[in-house]
Amino acid sequence: MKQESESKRKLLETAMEMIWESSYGSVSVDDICTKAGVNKGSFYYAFKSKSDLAVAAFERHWEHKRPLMDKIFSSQIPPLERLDNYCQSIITSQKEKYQTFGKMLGCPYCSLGSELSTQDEKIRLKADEMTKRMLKYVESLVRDLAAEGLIEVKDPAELAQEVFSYVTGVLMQAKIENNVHHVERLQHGIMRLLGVKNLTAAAS
Amino acid sequence: MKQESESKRKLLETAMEMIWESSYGSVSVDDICTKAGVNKGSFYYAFKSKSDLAVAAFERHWEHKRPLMDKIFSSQIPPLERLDNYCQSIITSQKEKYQTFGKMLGCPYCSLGSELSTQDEKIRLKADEMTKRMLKYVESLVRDLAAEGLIEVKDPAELAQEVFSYVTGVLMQAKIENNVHHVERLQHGIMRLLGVKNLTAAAS
DNA sequence: CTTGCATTATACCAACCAGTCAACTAAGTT
DNA sequence: AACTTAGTTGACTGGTTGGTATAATGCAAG
Repeated sequence: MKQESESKRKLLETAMEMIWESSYGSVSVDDICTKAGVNKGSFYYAFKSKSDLAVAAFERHWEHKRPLMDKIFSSQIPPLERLDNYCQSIITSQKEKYQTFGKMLGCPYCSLGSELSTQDEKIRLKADEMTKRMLKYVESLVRDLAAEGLIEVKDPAELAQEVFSYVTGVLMQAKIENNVHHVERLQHGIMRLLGVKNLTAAAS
Repeated sequence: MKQESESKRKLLETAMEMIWESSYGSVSVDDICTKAGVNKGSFYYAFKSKSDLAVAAFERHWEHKRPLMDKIFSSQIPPLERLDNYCQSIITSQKEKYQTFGKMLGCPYCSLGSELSTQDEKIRLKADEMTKRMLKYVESLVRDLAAEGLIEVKDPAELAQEVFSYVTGVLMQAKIENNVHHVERLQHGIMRLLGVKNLTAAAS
């Protein structure tokens, strides 16, 4: 039941890549099928709609990214180092995409969410789910920073949300400006937002 | 030369509204023409492409919004009050759109930019131009806050960019979550990011 | 009245869109 | 060998897409 067939896997992979690089609206089912080398009939055997595929592709992407995220945000790592690793991973992946596609792609969940939240409720809910998952990592991080006395915070959940909103905002601006620069200064802004007391190590 | 005909005006107005409510990809030229009560021939007489219309519609939207922005960010107003007015204007307009359309619409420039920056260079450049215009207001604000000794900042331009990225991030998250709440707490996050010393007045 | 030009209206296009379908294959299972 | 199940194929549908060609209008100057 859970073993996904080769063509289903290929469709999910291709769809994720194409939607991330372009947008949901500018990629057609035919485009995806052609690039994936899968027949359109097979597409609609595997997924009941284009929108369904997008949701499934995002879930798959998350499942593949999760081990790395678990590692980056591991409680075994001091919170400030966690933050550093998180920022570095974003910079690395964004730069890699930039080299591959010749342009900044930003956060896929947010791009799709921003495009279709008002149009497709299932996609909005998925994007919302994705952001909430990421938020959990940031919440633990904020709480651990507070526990170590590195920051002062009344409402850790709210601060985490602020940090995460900031991160996604920076990624969006980087996409619009088509420039890595803001992403490279991501950590600086986060440190300021958190109000980390000892700035010697990480903030430039 | 500059006087725009009635149908051109109607097209720009309708396009802005429809693209903001839905998305560029999910609104067709026919949709816009029908709703604007303008014939398709007139559309392609006035604009040479759908993408051109979008760019023009955004420019028009900016021109109409500018007087309000100039007023909000007037140097005559103390910087902290400017910030408060800015946040209030965002909350008000977002709530108004929420009541009209039954959903959060976020920032139109950013939504379109996020959707099409990798697809349409003219649209990306326009979105980039829009954000840079807004950034100028925030830059002056940050500098004036520093001049009054309310914040400490080494690079005002960078802090302004951070604040603006945060604002757009919050608007995007509000759209994805379809919830005004984060927008209502916008000022709280900005104050923390700025590191305003005297929090008594504005931050709850 | 007529010429010329700025609009606007109508009809049309080929390409493309998401989605459907009956026929087919291949690999078990009995 | 007969039957079931899971997956594949490619042609097909009906509607929509952005964009065009051209005719009809209005209207102001000569």
